[in-house]
Amino acid sequence: MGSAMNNTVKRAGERWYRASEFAQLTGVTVRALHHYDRSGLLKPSGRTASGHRLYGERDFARLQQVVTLKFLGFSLNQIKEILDRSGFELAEAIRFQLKLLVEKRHQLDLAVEALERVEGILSAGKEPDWESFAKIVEVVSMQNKMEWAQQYYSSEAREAIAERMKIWTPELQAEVDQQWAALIKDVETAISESVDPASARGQALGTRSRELVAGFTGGNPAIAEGLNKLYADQANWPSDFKKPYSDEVSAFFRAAMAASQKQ
Amino acid sequence: MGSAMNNTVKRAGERWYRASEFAQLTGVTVRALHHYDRSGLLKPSGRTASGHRLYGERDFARLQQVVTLKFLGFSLNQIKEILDRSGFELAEAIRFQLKLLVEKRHQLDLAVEALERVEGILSAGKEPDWESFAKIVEVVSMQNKMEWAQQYYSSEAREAIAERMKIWTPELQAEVDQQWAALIKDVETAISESVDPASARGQALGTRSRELVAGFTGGNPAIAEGLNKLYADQANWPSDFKKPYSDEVSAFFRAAMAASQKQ
DNA sequence: CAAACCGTGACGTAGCGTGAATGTTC
DNA sequence: TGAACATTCACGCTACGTCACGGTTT
Repeated sequence: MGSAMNNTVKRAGERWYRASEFAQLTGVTVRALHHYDRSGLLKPSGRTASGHRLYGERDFARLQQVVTLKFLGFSLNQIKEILDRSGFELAEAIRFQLKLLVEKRHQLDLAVEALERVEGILSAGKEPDWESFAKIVEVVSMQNKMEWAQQYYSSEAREAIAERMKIWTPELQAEVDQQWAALIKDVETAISESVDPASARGQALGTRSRELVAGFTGGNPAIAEGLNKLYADQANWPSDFKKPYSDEVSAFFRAAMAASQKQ
Repeated sequence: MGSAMNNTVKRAGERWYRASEFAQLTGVTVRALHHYDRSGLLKPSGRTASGHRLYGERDFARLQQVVTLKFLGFSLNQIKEILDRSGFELAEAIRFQLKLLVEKRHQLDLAVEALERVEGILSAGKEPDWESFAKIVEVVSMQNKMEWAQQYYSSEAREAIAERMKIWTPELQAEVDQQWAALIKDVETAISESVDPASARGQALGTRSRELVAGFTGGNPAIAEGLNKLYADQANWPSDFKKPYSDEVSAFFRAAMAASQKQ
């Protein structure tokens, strides 16, 4: 029953380990060994006549690799692929994994910072009302997005933004958000109705978007340039950064822009 | 079928949102809303005659809280408790959560550091052989344990340890590990045979442990003291720090020590 | 012979994703 | 009336933990 026995040639004098012994030796649980066996990640190189698992030196080496890769945050499936198929993709996998972990750590950083601030309030003996509670989280993540976006703006643009921020109230923000939402909805409707971006109606939508953008840039070309760079580099956005509209809407805007410049 | 309807008094003029609308508004998926509903975390405050969910302002506020707490890394169950039972335990939960996240981040730091080193090798155009691969992980985590343990030693002790480390080869380490393993096994056997720690056999075991410890401290009292502090503070050990022996074995050693001093 | 160890199921966990089959709203 | 949206099952996924039941080793 179960999987076929896969004994390999036993070298004379090789030391064999029983499951629990092997487990203790390597710091994993017996259950984990069972799991690795069934999933094909690590099958013991021997079995007794009655079916008990026997692990040898080669198994030891393999398990070391598994544990190492687990430590680096790879999933069991990935580990299997990495260990079974060889070499080349490993480099890529590592770089990818590194990016992933750095991102995760970043998320943790944000949460930790927020929690620390909340704890500060608590330590001051105050009750944590939900207002400030949520505000802290909002501030932390917003602040972070700002910091992150900085890299796309020239120092000149950064100064200008700081200047404009002074008149940027939450109410204003809310209103702008709504206007964007309304515009996007209109554009989606237009797309579903196959409206030509070059048509009058398409151009009107384009104009509205330009006005909204202008509301942020304040007509400052340095800010506009930074904003463009930021948009162009979507591939490198952090994962908690969601793009404001779909690719279709984006394409519509570009087409409208192109048509308007052609005239 | 399913859960009972839980309509509440509808204030005139209140705006109602359908599931997908509400989902988009708050950045969660419709499926998540279903999930929160079934689990009782957030039940829509209304339903249409035909059973479609209707979310109102109060639901909005609650979902904000849920999202906020999720961001801080709480589980849905925890969130439910926090939001349903009120205030007091919140402070404790926050502090606990903070510790947890800091620990997690620390683990990530280790993995990231190891990956960065590996990537360094790869970037240098070298093939990553498993030797160095595993070595890197080992070095990183070991180094980290050392750094962490530093806080328990006086500067004097630290210097002494650095000195002793020069003769601390991997082979020596392996041998000491084995001796500890053998000793612990013997002690466990003794415990199972109800051996009195004060007896000759108990004392012999105590002596063996003292000799092994002395092998690390080198007879330096400053090191011994730091080691004691470190052991005494098990409550604050990081999670990847596993105690070398069980509480029973530990108690046996203490009893043997006490008996030897009494004489 | 008893204690300790081994094996194979099989269910549980967290937080939804992803259909499937079917009714509702616009 | 058709498209979009809604509902309720119900299985899938990660990496094992945790019994349960029955054979094996010492």
